[in-house]
Amino acid sequence: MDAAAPHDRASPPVADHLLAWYDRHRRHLPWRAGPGETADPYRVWLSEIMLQQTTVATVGPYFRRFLERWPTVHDLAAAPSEEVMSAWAGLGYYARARNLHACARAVAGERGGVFPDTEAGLRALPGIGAYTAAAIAAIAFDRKATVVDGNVERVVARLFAVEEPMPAAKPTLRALAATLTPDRRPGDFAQAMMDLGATVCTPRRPACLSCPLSGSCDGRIAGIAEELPRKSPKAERPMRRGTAFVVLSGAGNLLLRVRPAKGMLGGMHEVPATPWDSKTGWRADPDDHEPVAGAVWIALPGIVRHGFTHYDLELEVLAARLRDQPAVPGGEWWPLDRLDDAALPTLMAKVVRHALAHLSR
DNA sequence: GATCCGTGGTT
DNA sequence: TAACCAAGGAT
Repeated sequence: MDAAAPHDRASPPVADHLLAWYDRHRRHLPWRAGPGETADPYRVWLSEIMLQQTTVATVGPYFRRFLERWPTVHDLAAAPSEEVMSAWAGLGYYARARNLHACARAVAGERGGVFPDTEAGLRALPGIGAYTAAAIAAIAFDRKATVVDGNVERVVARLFAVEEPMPAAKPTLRALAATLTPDRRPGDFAQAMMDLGATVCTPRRPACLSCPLSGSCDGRIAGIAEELPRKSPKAERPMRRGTAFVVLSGAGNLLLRVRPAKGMLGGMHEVPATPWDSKTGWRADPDDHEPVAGAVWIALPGIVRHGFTHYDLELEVLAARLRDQPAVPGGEWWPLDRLDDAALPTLMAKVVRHALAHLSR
């Protein structure tokens, strides 16, 4: 990369401008320590895990519930896995929840509840990658660390007019970001960069007139800021199809299973279903996957649709009411009024809601 | 480097 | 509506 850029962006000017802007526009977030307050590493860590690929607005309620229920890393470590997964249900990327719990147990068990205060130490914990390690080191421990998330990549790409497409440009953008990181207030600087990206240097229609860095921004000067960072074209999402089985027992309980620990929706609850991880257009035969034998299946009208990161899914729903409540290998009979305690991902919550709406008629 | 892994909001 | 996008990590 080229360190000799057209403008002098030695860290004092840009960082000072940005920090001054941050002090004037600081947002109050549930996990953010007030001015002068000492950050709680547990809260910083918890929030950073939740914020991975997830918006501030979505995280807010989850963060509050977790903190109220498990105020310290020891409390979280002592919790049963099912409770953690249930509390996480709806947030998505469920490997985060599994790693969160594993990390809590590592910190509480092997480190006496004390988080590492270096990037390398943090990076070694489950669920903590380059971004999160740098963010915790900077925000919770005031370490000089270069925090690079999607916001920072966008800000830096525009500031230096980097036209190389993503994701190939990532190393370049990281190196350029490192040249900006100040010795003082690195945690505030990191949050300022992310806040700037989230509220001013937005993906579309950036508010350059309100930007504290506009005078230094090569992308704005060149008139290409909104086009940056450039991106390589992405593959389109295929459609997958399957059939879900909603089974109610005579006692009014719902049949659920726990999905395999790894992979899609790993460790979460599901209603029994055919496989859908197959080729486009192919649908497994429901007859081969009925969770209980001899039931009278009713094909419910309508389709449950759900979009995942890399494919879309359409599920038909077959429903059955049984007279009794047979034991089903790997199955759990859940009272309908206790479904809030199940670890139901949004897809499965949709299926259950869809089925109950029809069956209650 | 490429792929897999959720969900909800915005445009 | 469809596409895009978000305080990414693991493999």
